[in-house]
This record gives sequence, structure tokens and C-alpha cells, in this order.
Amino acid sequence: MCRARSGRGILLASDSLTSREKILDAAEALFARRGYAGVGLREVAESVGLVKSSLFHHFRSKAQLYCEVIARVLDRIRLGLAPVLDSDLGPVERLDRGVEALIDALAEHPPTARLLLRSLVEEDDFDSAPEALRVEEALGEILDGMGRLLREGVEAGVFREVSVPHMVQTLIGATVYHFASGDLGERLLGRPVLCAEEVRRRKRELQDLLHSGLVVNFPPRVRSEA
Amino acid sequence: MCRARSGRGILLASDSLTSREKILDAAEALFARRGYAGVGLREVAESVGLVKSSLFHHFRSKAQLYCEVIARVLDRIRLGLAPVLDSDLGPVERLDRGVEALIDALAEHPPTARLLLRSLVEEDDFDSAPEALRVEEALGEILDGMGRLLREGVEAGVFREVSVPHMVQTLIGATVYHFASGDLGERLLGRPVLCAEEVRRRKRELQDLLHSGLVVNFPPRVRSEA
DNA sequence: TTGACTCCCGACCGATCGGTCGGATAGAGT
DNA sequence: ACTCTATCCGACCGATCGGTCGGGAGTCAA
Repeated sequence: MCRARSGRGILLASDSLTSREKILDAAEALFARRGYAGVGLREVAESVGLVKSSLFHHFRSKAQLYCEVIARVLDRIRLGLAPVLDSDLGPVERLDRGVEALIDALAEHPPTARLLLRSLVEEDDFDSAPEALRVEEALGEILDGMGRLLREGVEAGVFREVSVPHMVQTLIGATVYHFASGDLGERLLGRPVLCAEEVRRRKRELQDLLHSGLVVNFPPRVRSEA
Repeated sequence: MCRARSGRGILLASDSLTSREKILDAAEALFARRGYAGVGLREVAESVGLVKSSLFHHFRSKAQLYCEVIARVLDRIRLGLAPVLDSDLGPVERLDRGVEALIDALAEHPPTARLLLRSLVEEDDFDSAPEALRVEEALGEILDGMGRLLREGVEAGVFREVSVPHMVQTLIGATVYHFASGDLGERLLGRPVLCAEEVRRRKRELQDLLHSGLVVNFPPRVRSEA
């Protein structure tokens, strides 16, 4: 099969994207909208101009396709977050840039947040699949990085003495949920949650909340207008 | 059919619960775990000791069953939240008790948060169904109540000048997502998110975050221990 | 030309999906 | 005894599900 060939792009590549990548893109959008059980492989295949059976030349099963989609999403987030979290900046600066990097990663591709939220909430039995290892690994690295940042900030006395796991949960909820909220978020905000201005606003609102709610004695931001 | 009879409990009631209520309970738990598309009516029926076709004497279709489940969940939350939000307490006190009421409503039945999060994120076309009106109505009342509380607090100068819709989103994320996070939350916290102690802890953490992050010049809580 | 390989298609499989229909059973009212 | 109604069951429907299989078209190397 075509397992080890996923990395090198020597042959094939009919258009600009490999069939495999086009399938992953389409599956990502569909799984994000309607979930694992709500999407048929026929729909995935036809949305990239193939028939269902052709998918099985690229992925062993629907479950593997789903795992690879999730792993790709988590990798994107990890890639955006790692350089910030691993930097030697101070806790507050790292927190600010981490929020920005996370939100950028979520806002980059519309399906990202929704797909991620689903995978976090859904209790699937994909854990037995070998592809689930990549998922678990990436997720663990992201969570550990966030937890480490918070713990260091608390120990340094820069952050309040919060419960680190609870604050991690709050951060996930304030970012992943928000950008996954779709119609509800749009109804509240009056415009799409993913439009550029609201993305910027989300960063600022969350950073402000953390400055006054997590950082001790943070100098209040000067507001130019309401 | 048995539409208008749903309210009065004169006849029937085989056990302590009506078949209808048992179906709703089972469907709530199943939909919460695996989503609308992931649950078959056969599974719902057999988990209450019936066969699939019997369900159609109580609900016209799967979509209607789902809508009624969602509506029931939203009603529970609204019922817990309304007396607090409509009270004449000050903004801070109302905020504290609102957080408590919301978290109590979410923690009361384990499926609640997960089901709610799904219904918020999922973009279903149930909107055309007549049952979806109850859902929309209850959801609107909850959101309006939260928004009103925040707006009043900001206008009174008791709360920071935050974006009200964004803060509503943050509150939803910090509560609904947290109690829907299941395995991930348990992995972070080290124990189930719904156990009594962690529920209490969640309330306190969120209230503390809001006191320092939303309320202006809130007197810091005296911490007895780390 | 041939063989090997990649990629894809169409036909097909058993299982399950949501939903319909006719009838069996039981209790209440008369 | 009779009907009426609510409730439930079992058989059945067409459609779709994930997945398999055999083979065709294209490319490349020998």
C-alpha cells in the first residue's frame, strides 16, 4: 500500500494537491460539520471527484481516515503553539503570544475548532487504532505545554494561585469552543466568529480577561474607546 | 395520536415513569454520548425494553425525539437560571449565583453538558421542525438573561468594559465545555469532572476568575491554603 | 512488448438505517 | 358483553452504510 509514501512527493500529484490531501481536506470539512457518524464515505469521495471505493486505496478504513484528519489538525495547532510555549519569554508574554498563536491556528481553517471540539468531547474507541497514537501524542504535548506555562507562572508569583487544570480547561473553552460555536456565536456577535475583526477582538478580550483575572497586579490596559 | 396528552398524567404510567419519559431519558444519554447520527432508534428503544417501532407511537420521527430531548435539557437550565437572573440582587451577587445555578444544572444530570454542547455546535436543519421553536425560545431566554446581567453590570460600572457577547461565549465555554469534556477533563483534573468536589472547585475557580477578571476592584478572597 | 505498479471505477456484499403497517393485548367506559 | 383507545410488537420497506473484489487505464522500466 501507500503508507510510507505519504511524505515524499516525487511521483503523482495530479493537480496541485495529492488525491490523499484532497480527501483529507474534504473529510476535515465534512467531519467538522456533521461528525464522524454523520458523514458517509460516499459523500467524502464525491466531494473530491472520486467514488467511494477509491478512498480505500488511500485509507484502510473510515476510522483511520478520521484519525488522520484529527492528527493533522492537532499537528497544525502544536506547530503554531510549540515555538511560543518553548520560548524563554516571561510567563505573561508567553501567555499573550500563546493565546494569539492558538487563536490563529484555530481561525486559519474554519473546520479546525469544530473538529477539535468534537474529538475532545466525543468518546470514541479509536484509541486502539495505531493512528490514534499520533493524536494522543500531539494532544499531550499541547496540554503539557499549556500546563507548564501556567504552573511556572504561578510558582513565579506572576499568576494567581489558580488550579492549573481548571485554567487549562477554561482556556480551551474560551478558544476552541468559541471558534466552534458557528451559528450561535454569529448570533451573539452579530457577525461571523471567524471574520478578521472578531478574531482580533477575541484575542484582545481573552488577553484582557487573563491580564486582570490571572496575572497579579497587571497594569490595566489604557482603553482609547468603549 | 398522543400529542395533546403529554401533559396530563391521568391514565397510563406503567412504572413510576411513563414510557415516553423513559424514552426521553434513554435518548438523552445516548445522544449525549454519540450524537444524533451516531445513535440508532433501535438502540434507544431496546435500552428501555421496547422495540423500535414502538417509539413511533410517542414521537413522529427521530428528529422530533431529538428536538424534545434538547428542549427538555434547555428547559432544565432555564428553570435553574431564571430565578437568579431575574432577582433584584446586585450584579456581582447575581453573577456568583448564576454561575452556581448554571453549574448545578449542568452537573445534575451527566448527559446535560455534552448534549448541550453538541446542539450548540452542530448545525442541524431541525430549525424547520415545529418542536425547534421550544428550543429556540429557551435558548434565547438563557442567552438574553446572561447578556442582560453583563450589560447591566458594565453600565453600572461594576464590571469592566468587556464585550458582552464575547464574555457570554467565555462563560459558556468555561461551563458547558468543561462539564462536557469527559475523558479529557478527567485526565487533566485527575478525577471525574462531575464528582462533587470538582464541581465545587469549578464553581470557585470560575467565580474567582470573574471576580478578578470581570469585576472592578473586587476585594480579593482570603485564601486559607494553596 | 511485457510486467509491475499506482490509481481509480463499478458491481456487489451483509448489515443497519429511519419509517410504515396490520394486528395482538389489555384496560376503561358503557 | 361490547366498543374504544392506548400501547406495543413483528414483519417488512427502500435506502444507505462501511467495506471487498476484479479489473481497466495510465505510466515507467526493462
